[in-house]
Amino acid sequence: MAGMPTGHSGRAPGHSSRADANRRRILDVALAELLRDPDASMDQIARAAGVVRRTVYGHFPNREALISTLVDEAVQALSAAHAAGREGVQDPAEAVARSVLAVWELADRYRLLIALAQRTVTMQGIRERLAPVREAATEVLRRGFGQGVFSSPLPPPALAYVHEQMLVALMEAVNDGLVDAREAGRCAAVTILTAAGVPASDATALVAKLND
Amino acid sequence: MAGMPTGHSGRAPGHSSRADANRRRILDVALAELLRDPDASMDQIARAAGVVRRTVYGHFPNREALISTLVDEAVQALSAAHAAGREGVQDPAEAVARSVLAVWELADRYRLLIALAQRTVTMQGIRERLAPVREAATEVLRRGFGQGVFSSPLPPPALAYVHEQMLVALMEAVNDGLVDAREAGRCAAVTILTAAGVPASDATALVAKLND
DNA sequence: CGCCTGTTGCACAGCACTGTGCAAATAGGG
DNA sequence: CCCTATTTGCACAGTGCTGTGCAACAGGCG
Repeated sequence: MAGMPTGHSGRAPGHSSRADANRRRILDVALAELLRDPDASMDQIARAAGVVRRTVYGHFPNREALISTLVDEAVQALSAAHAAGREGVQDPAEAVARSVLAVWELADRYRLLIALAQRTVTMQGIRERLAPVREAATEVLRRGFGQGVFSSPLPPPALAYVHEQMLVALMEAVNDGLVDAREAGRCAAVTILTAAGVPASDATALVAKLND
Repeated sequence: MAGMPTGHSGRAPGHSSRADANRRRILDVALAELLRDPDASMDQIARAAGVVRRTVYGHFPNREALISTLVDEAVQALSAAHAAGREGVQDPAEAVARSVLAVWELADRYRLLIALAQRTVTMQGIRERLAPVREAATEVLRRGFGQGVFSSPLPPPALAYVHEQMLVALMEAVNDGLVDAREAGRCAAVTILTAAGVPASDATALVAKLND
């Protein structure tokens, strides 16, 4: 069918190191390139890998197969780290902490992948225009830190990012039917306060009070 | 230039209700449609709005202008809500709680927008394959709830979503230089534990202990 | 009724990308 | 050095989308 040897299937005879190296390099470069632009064309990827487009098709039948391989690699590594982090640990809190630490090692490698995967044109525009809001939120956080109301190892701007993403997480949760939409607002408020270091009981009480 | 009247510019004489209604409907439908697929074509949007592609171009010069209008509307509404929520409130914790609650009202309307904006093909694949990991994490959370180690208004599965997104937030923060990459892992662990209701001091101590 | 705004339907040029075929180069191992 | 797996370069068909031009048409307003 294809004009090139299968490449990834049976390699009966001796040498094939160059091909393997190319395949590897294509994958690595593709990761970096798809980061920068999730819609990067096969040509962009090939050129970045110092190879001709046709060669990429020699290793992966189509775009989807390439990306799929990429995602598989990342997820596999991440799963392993997560599992290793919590194996044999009794205390749930410690298990969570360990697996987060373990995952982060790799997450750091795939950081750009995930972070930029959600950098859709749409998302980009939203986040950009939302900057003023984020800054206002940061200011409130800063004030809270000053008064000792909040406590976190994160600087206020980073905590603002966290808050923003927590809202996103809650939206997903509601979309997936995990949380009742009417409850979600209060849950979000409590969880966000808690993440900022406000004792869970205080946060719950405060939010409950506001709902009169 | 265009074969159609400007449509959105000066409307000197009397009637224009139908055009306005169309414009409105196109925007509304576009919101819904771009949710389902951020790469929805102008034709898809037009058809969904019960209108011909050419008509859409009568209201918006190009795709970007349409999306831009959409995002502007959403962001403007959100900003207003956020500001209104915290105006005149002294206590930072209350300010945060109020603005979150206020934002949620609208977020609920744009929930799909934001949630699905990050539903890139890439993201989709990642989240899908990450499901097993998320489930394992949920299990640990559930155990923690049982032992009273964790506390949250959110059910374990939703909390798992939150944890996942918090990692994403931290990755973004690192990418943007807000947090040192070497610190980020520990910060992530502490923040995630804290969000799960573990007292900030305990979380910090636990994570510090793990770093020996 | 006739006008004017907005809508429709169709057609077209242009563009970018995908996946494939083929023949000619190339390079590393044996 | 020769052989073979691999890569290259080019060409091509197919697809789908964008933005625009134009002519016909609809319906409310005066």
